[in-house]
Amino acid sequence: MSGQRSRRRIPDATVARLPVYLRILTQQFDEGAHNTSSDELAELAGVNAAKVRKDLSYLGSYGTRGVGYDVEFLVYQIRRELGLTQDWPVIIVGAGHLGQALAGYGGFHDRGFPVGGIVDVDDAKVGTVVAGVRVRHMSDLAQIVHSRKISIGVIATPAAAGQDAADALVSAGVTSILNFAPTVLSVPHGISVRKVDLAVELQILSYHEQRRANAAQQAGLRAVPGDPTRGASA
Amino acid sequence: MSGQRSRRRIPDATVARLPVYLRILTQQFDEGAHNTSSDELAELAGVNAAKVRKDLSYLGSYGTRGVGYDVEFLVYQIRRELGLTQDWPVIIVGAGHLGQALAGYGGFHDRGFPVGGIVDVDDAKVGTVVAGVRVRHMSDLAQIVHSRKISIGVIATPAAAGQDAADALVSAGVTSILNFAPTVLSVPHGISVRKVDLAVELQILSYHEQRRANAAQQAGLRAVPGDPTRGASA
DNA sequence: GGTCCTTTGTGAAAACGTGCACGAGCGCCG
DNA sequence: CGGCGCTCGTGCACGTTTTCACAAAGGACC
Repeated sequence: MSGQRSRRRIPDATVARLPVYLRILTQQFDEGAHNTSSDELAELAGVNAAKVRKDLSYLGSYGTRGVGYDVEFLVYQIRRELGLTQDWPVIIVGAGHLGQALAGYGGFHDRGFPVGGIVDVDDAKVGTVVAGVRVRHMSDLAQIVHSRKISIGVIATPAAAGQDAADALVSAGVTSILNFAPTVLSVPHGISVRKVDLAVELQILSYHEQRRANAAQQAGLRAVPGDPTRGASA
Repeated sequence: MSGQRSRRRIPDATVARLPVYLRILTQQFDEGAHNTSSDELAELAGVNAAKVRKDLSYLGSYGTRGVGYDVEFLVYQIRRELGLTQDWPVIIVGAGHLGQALAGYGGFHDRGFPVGGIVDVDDAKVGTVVAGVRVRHMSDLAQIVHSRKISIGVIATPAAAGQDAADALVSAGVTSILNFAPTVLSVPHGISVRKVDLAVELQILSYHEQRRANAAQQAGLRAVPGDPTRGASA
């Protein structure tokens, strides 16, 4: 009963997949399923069954050979491991379009991440109410973080203000940051940062599109050497 | 001049970092810099200098030993490799909060991904204008994709409609999908999918927070065996 | 032109993540 | 109560990514 928690460190790749399994399991539970298997989970999560088993084995040996996994029990275990047995209020920095959209997004509250505060540097926005939360001035950040015991911050500022926001969050005591600003943040060791960057995602897709276009063009050229489609301008 | 393009395949991990380098280089260029080094780039990108050099070496040997890289030239090369020498219009499926926020987000158009269309199944939304684009019915999707030569789709629907949206996009001829719906999409081989999932990101942060809390608690217990802070309820 | 300083490009090793294959354990059925 | 079928848990081999370390090469200065 002692080292039950925090046994061996769970690989990052596994941690990133656990929320996906959790969502699928929750859905199966809602549909009345009592039991599931690594094969079924793998199918629904779009991954290899062996990977599912290895991932789940980091939580402990919670499956039953010949039978599978108990859905409800597994939901509980994953939630426990991910720290989802408690709410984690978040503070949003930046009350622009994105900040408002994020605050209004129900998924935050529903999944245990209530909006504990929104701040902005713009006096014109301070005092307005977004999704039931009053926007407060950036200078109140530390106070809000302390009084609400907030440890997760969301940066929804323009790129130029991203690092300042991060610095303010860190000095206020926030230890995890979700960054929507298109900037690389520099933070002290021990602070977790995840980024969500639209432009980067689209550019990665663009790379694949461009490869496809090249491949198609080359195949075409090979088949019809004189094909004049889409002059090779670039 | 023949196999200049599409030489060796660029590793996925590298492709994911190129947009970050590109942003930094563009900024350096705007600030008037003509030259940069792997060390400087590494510092700004928050990665190892050797990694920067290896990543850039996949594009070709564009650096000068003892000097560094020509900023403008490197910007051009990365843009070319990522297929950013042309615009890639995108179609947004789902005109709810998220779809509207995405359409309104200037970053799309500015970075070469103009919004080529927005569709929704809800007749109440069809006909409204979002960010200068008129929302059209989902049934027009294929026609829009063809007429505008769109190859990238963005899914901004509720989770339940995600797979339908993906199916519709694929059958309309879209080959790359950026998925904001919290669902695992199943698509044919050859279609690129990237996902952006708020809940997953927050849950990953939650995991780290929870680890920190546990570590702190254990350290406290070790130091002060009888410490009554935060009863061990969970 | 030679020497020294700087920074790239890249082999090779280490670390990490994935997938296969199979033994181990559990339930069921006769 | 023994055999059978099913599914988990995991050792191992493989592929990918990261990091190290250093030779190669350009520029500057005398």
